Amino acid sequence: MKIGELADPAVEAVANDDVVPERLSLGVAARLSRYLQVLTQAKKMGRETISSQELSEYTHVNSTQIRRDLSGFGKFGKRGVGYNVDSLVAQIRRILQTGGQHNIALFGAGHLGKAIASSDIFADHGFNVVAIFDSDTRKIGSKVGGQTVRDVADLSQVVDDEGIVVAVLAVPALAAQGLADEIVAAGVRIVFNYSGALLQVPHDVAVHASSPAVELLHALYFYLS
Amino acid sequence: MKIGELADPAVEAVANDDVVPERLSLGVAARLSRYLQVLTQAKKMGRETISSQELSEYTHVNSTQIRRDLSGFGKFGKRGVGYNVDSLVAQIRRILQTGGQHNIALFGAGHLGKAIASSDIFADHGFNVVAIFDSDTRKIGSKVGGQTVRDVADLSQVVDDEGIVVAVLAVPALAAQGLADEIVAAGVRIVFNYSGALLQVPHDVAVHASSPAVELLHALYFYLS
DNA sequence: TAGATTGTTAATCGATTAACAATC
DNA sequence: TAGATTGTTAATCGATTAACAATC
Repeated sequence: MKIGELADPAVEAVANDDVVPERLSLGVAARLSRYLQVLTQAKKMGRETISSQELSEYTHVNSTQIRRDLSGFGKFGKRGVGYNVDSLVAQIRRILQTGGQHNIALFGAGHLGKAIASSDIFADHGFNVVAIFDSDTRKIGSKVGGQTVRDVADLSQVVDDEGIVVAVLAVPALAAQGLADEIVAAGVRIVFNYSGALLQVPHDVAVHASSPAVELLHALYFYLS
Repeated sequence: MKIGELADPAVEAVANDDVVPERLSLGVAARLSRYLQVLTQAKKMGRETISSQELSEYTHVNSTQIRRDLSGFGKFGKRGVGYNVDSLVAQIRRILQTGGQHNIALFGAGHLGKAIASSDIFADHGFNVVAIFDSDTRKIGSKVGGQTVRDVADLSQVVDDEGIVVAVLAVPALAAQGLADEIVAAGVRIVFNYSGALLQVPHDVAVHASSPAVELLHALYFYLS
């Protein structure tokens, strides 16, 4: 899937009146997500307002760019004060149309799976882990983060019953492709891949691979040079 | 720290002769890191060559842009064939000047800490976990991923002895700021923050916050709309 | 009021893309 | 050879930035 094709330059001309354009450009959506990340952290720390300058320091996005991005959707800030954290979180969620709840299934009940199931990193953003799968028969039936570990054989049934839209893969690289095939066959179209494997999927399935080490390399480049 | 200030547009004019410019622009460095991520996965899957078109599908970066980025540093590809995976990994590491080994310290021996310590996600890119700390006295002295869990009181000493350049925070949000202060006092200047807390650090310290849920929101936006 | 910060403009710079010759 | 894919150019579009009036 070429995500770039979804961007529509015409939306840039949208009027300044709280209306959400049909589709955001790729860059705007990425930056809004980044603001949302920092705002969520700030909210957790009890912050009530935040300035574009502070947001800039945490996101490494230019403060003018931030004000420009936000002012395209409405006048959210207060001159001399900054932006209300709660209200800006709500506005960005509205713009990104991701204010709702989404059910996700977790694959792999190892250390990483347990860490994800027991943390609130996904729950904070409306993602509910409603099922955990593992291929190890010794783990099936045990409890992880309030959920009973299920057999992958039940995958199709669970996807339908629970309305699962996202699969999170926290399994070894060698098991990932086979599992991805089953996940796709069961009808899930968004895969979050922590396995380190390069997955082959149909064009209508979106795979997001997270790579903390590469992000670290990138950070290191600017620190060392 | 305003990372953007480090970018130097002048490097764009660098000659096509295998020389690494003094500093890459922010965008080029980010994209090269992304290529490296996919190439590392491809290598793990046994792939020998990869085309700019395939790299484009996996990175969502336009294939012309990829060829353009790479050809700025040398002629790495073979027409009609593509790029050799091993050789391109080596070239990008050379360009990013991150081919060496770096010692990192892990904070928090919970599920996430154990997942990081026992995986090869950091080791694959030359990051060696040489120390694990926890504040829970019951965990201190136990073994996690081949390392003995240490007392945070020993932090300064260990940073000096082991030459630690990066701290990875896998601790609860409430413990993060206090720990970050100690880490900075001990002389570490790069912090990878998984805690969900918004950290206040001096300007010469780089904090990288990972937020899988926000990345997922971003992916979802383009899928749903 | 005085200081701070937003919202907005205008200018510049870099990213993106299509197209195609070169060549493996 | 024929097909595929790189390396490179030229044109366009969006991102970035400085600057500042508006205003809380």
